[in-house]
Amino acid sequence: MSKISSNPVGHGSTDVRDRILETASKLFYKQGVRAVGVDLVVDKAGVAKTSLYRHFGTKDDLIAAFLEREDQDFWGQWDRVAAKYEHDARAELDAHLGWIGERVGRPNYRGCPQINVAAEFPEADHPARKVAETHKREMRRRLKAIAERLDVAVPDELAGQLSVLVNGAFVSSQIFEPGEATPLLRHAAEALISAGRSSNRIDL
Amino acid sequence: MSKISSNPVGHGSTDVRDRILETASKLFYKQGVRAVGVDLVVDKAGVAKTSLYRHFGTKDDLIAAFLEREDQDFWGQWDRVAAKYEHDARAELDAHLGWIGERVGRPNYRGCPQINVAAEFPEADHPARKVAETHKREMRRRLKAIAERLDVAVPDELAGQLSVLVNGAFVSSQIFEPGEATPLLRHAAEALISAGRSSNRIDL
DNA sequence: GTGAGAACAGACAGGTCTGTAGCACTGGAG
DNA sequence: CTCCAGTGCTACAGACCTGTCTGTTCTCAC
Repeated sequence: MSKISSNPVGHGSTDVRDRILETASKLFYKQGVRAVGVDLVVDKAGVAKTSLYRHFGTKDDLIAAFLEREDQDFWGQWDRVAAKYEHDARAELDAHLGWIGERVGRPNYRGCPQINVAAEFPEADHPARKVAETHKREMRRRLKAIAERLDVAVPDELAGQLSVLVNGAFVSSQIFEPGEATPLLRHAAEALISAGRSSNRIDL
Repeated sequence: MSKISSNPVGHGSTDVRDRILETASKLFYKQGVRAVGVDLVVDKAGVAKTSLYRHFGTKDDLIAAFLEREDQDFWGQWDRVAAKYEHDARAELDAHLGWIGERVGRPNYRGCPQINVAAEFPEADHPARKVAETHKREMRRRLKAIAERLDVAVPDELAGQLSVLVNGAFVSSQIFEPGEATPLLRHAAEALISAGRSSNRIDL
């Protein structure tokens, strides 16, 4: 279908869809997905409920779209940072832990959206859960790619440890002192990498 | 019916209260708190709704009681293990990572209840949130007590790192291979402790 | 036996939720 | 100018939710 023009507030512009998704994302993240009804979303977005259901057939689909959006934002930030350290995996990792630690320490930080939504929807076949699971596996995959450039004995284990560390940071914001997260994560990563290099990994 | 020898406690027996709390705990953990209505709880527990509201004034109170129960179970297990290693902090930590890793790998593991509920109820004044926050801080407090027996330069930082690790394990069960969690956690703890002992911690 | 407390059973009130339907408006394409 | 897809607005259906109320039964204590 056309929908190509998409130019400013024209006709079939995607303006309305974007506004719905952005509004829903903010509300979902801040208040929790189940706590936010579609009526609230359409009210805050200033659109008609009909429009919401035309662009997203179901609330569940809207939730999945929310997570996909967050996923894209997250990896967008990741890629932007990664691009600066193409030749230095160690520096790249530190940089990631830097912005992640900073993000975790923000005043209104409410945890990782993927994890939060997975906690709210245990049903394995929920569309949003698939996005969340893909997100977590992608995290480990990317960390493994970094670990493989770090000259450690078992890159996959280091990747697993770093994944746990990062996921842990996402859910531990409550226990951090201000500004504590990033150095804590960096020191931990340093320790894990050092241990992975020294070859005392012969035992089980 | 029988009500099996409702016996001694006879009248004000806590039998009903326990049954409600246990049933609710299972359902809440498995399906999520918001997804489970009180009607389902009373039905599965085989009690009258009046009884639920007599013992727990509110669903929110029932949720808080659920988390308190989980909290007690968790620290009960912790204490049982800790008692075996009173004189060996290193072995105690390994033992904790052992049962935590095992628990995380169970087939129906659905994450830490405290974290899940906190994700479902962002409102800071929700009674269940207070239980959850207390739980997380208690975790760091206990890990700090262990770290202080481990001859590391900055026990508080190690405690923070171990807390992140444990919380991370709770939310990362999806990315673990079967049986992977415990050794991964133990190797990580080993690395963190080693790094905390070597005195290259003079920098910031 | 009698009264009190606890539990059961079921209906109900009042609200919220998702999702749908009907009708009017608008602005660009032909 | 005339279509017409996209949008807004309102009302509604049907389900579900929390919490309350009434009425009945059971068991213990006295």
